[in-house]
Amino acid sequence: MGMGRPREFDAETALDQAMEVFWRHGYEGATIAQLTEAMGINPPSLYACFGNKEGLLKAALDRYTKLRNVWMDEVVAAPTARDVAERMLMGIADKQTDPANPPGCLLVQGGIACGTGSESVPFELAARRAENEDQLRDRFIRAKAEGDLKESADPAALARYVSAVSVGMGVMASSGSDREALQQVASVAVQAVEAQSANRT
Amino acid sequence: MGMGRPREFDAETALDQAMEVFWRHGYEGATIAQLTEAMGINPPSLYACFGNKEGLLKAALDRYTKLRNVWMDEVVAAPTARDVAERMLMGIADKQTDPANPPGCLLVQGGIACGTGSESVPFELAARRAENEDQLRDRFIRAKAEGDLKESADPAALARYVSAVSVGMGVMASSGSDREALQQVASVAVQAVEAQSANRT
DNA sequence: CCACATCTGTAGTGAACACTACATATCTGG
DNA sequence: CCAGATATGTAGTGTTCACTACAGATGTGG
Repeated sequence: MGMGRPREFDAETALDQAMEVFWRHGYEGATIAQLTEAMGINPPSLYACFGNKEGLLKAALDRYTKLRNVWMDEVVAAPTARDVAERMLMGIADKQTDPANPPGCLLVQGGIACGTGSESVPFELAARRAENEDQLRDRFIRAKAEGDLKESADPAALARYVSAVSVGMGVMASSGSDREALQQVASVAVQAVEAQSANRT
Repeated sequence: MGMGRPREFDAETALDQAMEVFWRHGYEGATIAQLTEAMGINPPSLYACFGNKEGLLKAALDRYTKLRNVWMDEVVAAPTARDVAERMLMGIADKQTDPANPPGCLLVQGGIACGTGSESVPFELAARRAENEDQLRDRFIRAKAEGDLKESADPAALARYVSAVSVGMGVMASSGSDREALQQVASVAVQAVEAQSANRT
């Protein structure tokens, strides 16, 4: 038995295009027509490959978080908790204003509030954001064990805080804030982590 | 000439209901059917009173920001920049997890990303958020003039920072974070403002 | 009580949406 | 070269959307 006609488009390249559309317009704001046009395919190809619109979003999110995790590994490799926060927030200021991408963060732009039938999308995005927060928390737990953070420091609270600032910066970026403005926010935000750091002698 | 049949519903009460629907589902996620049902009126009454869906949103935003401004006046009345930040962020932790309202903030939930035909909505929300940021900035300028903030402090950057944390907290609240989690974020965030404060003797 | 103005409820309107039926094209295994 | 399997492009499907035409109801001024 034959294996059928081969696919004429590259799934990952198409996903990159779809990701950009979701990033710019959100899940509900993105239409199948926009997605198929950006991906250079017709609707039946999209549905055969990704199931439905939500399946396409999840595939795009998988790709987004995969790339992002590579970067997060570099972030948590910084020597101290303070440097982790700085590397993360300054990096976000750069990435979220990179003209090569839509402004902001797909995990925020994708959909904070959704209508009937898409209630699961905000949860999906929140779950992906939580993964990053967990990674930060683990890193801050280590920092505390290493004596890098004060005994009174709460690693989970610090991770939540850095995560919250990241999200806030994403919203600012999407509504027009430039790189310098985001860097100012990052710069101030880092000082809260510094305040939780043990004094170096 | 007669004055016509009088309106049978109260516009402000109806606006409160509409505000809640936009708050919970976002601008695009909210349907006219949901709005009219919540408001207890029929579509023609809605359109006669508010013009169209976007006009209804703007009226709801006017009402929301009006109530919010009363509270912001109390916030900036705090004696120091640090106390302003604490009062604001702790207050937000409370308000955004108040079961009397949908979680989060209407100025965020309303719509970060919108599709074709609603591109102006995210700008509208951003403009309203910017008003609060301006108010904070003015308050921090005063704090600096009073010697409450360090000479090296940047009031605009601090205002942007507090605003960014507020937005981040709003997204967290809408995705299920409880009051305690938000209070932890607020508590950490305040320390960055503290770090910019002059030492009290 | 009548002319006029405004509101209300019913019942739609056309447009845009996510999704798909179907015929055709292109591959593999035998 | 043929049979089975999968992809593709065209052209739709039914549903839901924001919005409205229209007729009847309810008010005011003369």
